Amino acid sequence: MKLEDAAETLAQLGNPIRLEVVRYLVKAGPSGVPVGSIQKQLKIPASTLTHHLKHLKGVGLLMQKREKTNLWCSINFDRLHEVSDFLLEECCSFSLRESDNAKTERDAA
Amino acid sequence: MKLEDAAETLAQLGNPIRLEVVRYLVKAGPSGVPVGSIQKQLKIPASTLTHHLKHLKGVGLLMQKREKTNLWCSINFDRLHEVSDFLLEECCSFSLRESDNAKTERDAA
DNA sequence: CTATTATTTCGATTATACTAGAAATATTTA
DNA sequence: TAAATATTTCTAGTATAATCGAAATAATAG
Repeated sequence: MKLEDAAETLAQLGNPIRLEVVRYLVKAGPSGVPVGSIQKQLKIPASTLTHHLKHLKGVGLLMQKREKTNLWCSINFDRLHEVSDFLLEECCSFSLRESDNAKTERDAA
Repeated sequence: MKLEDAAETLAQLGNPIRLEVVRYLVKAGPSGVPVGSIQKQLKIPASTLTHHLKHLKGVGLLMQKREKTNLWCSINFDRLHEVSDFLLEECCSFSLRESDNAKTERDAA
């Protein structure tokens, strides 16, 4: 995952309403939930919700599927993993080199 | 970690310059790097960098320590873990319930 | 004390994001 | 076709964020 993509995805997760929606969708599982259910449960004005869903869809975190009048929303678990992996990789990439680099890096700077 | 805190931290990670700084600091390891080194290496104007460092510090991702004229910056690995854990917990909280909930959830909504 | 190096504050510009009501559109059901 | 339900678009006000040059401050070394 490219840094710019990771940043953009993290930025979209970095809004309390969207993060709440994501959490709700994760709990709902792969079958998803209609937009209206999210709206009622989390008490978000419809137009505000649509706005945020568009953001989540834009970074590939949200998948949507029509069924009658309802639009079912579900989380793209793979995408959510990708972004948390990006952060974890950053962390773990160091732990192997910690002991032998601490002094070298200080001297170099 | 509370949702609001996670959102705020994710928002701060969701800026390409800050995420680049974070990645750089992770690679630098616990000993850290002076502000000026970050500035030169990543070619970020000094005032812009200070601005972003303040943000990272504000959410506890950045630790700073003075040594002579240099201000050494290092990543708070624990904090970085906390936020990636927040995302992962959301994911994993589902995987245990996937098979038996898919249909139930659809019916309920 | 002066010069040097490192970092921050100030200030101003510009851009982007959040919010939500009202109206519009789409889809199904009667 | 009309009514009902679901979702989106439009619009506009308000707020917050990003950017960076120039000047100010801090810390040390000579």
